[in-house]
Amino acid sequence: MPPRDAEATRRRLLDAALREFAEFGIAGARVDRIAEAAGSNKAQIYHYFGSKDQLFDAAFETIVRDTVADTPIDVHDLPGYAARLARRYEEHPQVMRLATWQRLERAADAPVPLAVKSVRDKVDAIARAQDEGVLPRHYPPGVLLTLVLQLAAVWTAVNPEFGAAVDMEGVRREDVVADSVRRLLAG
Amino acid sequence: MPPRDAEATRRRLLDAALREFAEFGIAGARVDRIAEAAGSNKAQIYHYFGSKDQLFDAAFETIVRDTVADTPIDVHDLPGYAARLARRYEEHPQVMRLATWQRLERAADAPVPLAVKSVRDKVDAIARAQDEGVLPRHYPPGVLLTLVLQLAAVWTAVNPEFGAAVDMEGVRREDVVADSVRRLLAG
DNA sequence: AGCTGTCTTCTAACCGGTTGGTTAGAAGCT
DNA sequence: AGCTTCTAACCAACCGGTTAGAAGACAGCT
Repeated sequence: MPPRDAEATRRRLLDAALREFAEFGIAGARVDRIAEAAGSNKAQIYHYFGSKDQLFDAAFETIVRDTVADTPIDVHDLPGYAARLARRYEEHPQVMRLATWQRLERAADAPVPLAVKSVRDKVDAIARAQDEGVLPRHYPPGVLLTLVLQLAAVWTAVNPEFGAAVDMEGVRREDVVADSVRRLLAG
Repeated sequence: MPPRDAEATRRRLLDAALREFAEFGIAGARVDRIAEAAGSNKAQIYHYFGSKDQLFDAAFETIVRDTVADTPIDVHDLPGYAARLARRYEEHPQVMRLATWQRLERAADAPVPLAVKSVRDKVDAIARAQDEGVLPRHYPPGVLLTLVLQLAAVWTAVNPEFGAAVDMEGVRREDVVADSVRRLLAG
């Protein structure tokens, strides 16, 4: 275990950044806190990543890459795909939080190429499946994907007031997601 | 037009706060900017609202009140209700942005009573409609409401990368919302 | 009408702590 | 030695929040 390891330090910083940004967003994140959580130094962040914003970009890209790799689309089983995505969101709450912060705080910036490609691939796959009669045609491919992703994210978007108002114990969340996507495709 | 009008000043500050918080969130909002946009003074904010956080609370409560009043639920026509909500979100983008900031930055705090009541009323109405056979029973009332609200918000949640990847021109957004809710209730 | 005192509404200036970012140089490795 | 990796200390700008007092409104008095 080398105490001096540039790559390991970079990873630790990135990991701490991921947690910090997921919790507090870009404006709310504190660079010192990230450095401390990584057992490192603030200057290292600027050495490895350049700026707070670039550090966020790196963290976001990492999590997008991991999620895309872990949860590939399956056009023959969109309900199952949505359920798997929902499980990933539940097991890694940072994914959706980071994506949301990015949408809110970085809307003006140039879109992340990796994410654009991932969306394009999925839309193409859905379009092809529609051509082959595997998927229904009542929504254009982009719209269908949007709806499926939105349903997969349903449990990440419940406001705190909802939890205070309704008892959600005993709800099989993934099943609700899969079932609702099934209904979306039917008819 | 009285140049000295406490109530008018309060309203201007609240309105400016609404815009600022919707754009930048709580951590990103700047109190000076709000005061300047309202043509007022920073000290007035602390006089009328107490603190930055309390100012956010006031802005959030205002927008919840307006939205609840403007878009009542109609259990006999959930697709139409969802479509109306979607239109409201589209015409007033601050609504969903503020709600999202609140969820991300204020999850730990006590839920807003007004919002809790609004959710409870809607859940009760859905439960009653299910008892009367007006609505299907394949989801518990709270789950059904969650799904409907999530579908109504579908166009507020598209990440920037989506817009860059897919052409959404010509999509009748409200119709998609109404149609998807219809499918959710069918079967 | 004018004068005066009092209360409300408003503002400029200020404050201490914090923030993202920098620097100069120490310490380890080969 | 020479390069990479690391750190403590520093900095100017900024931020939420405060303060002391100015300026308008209004009532009562003359």
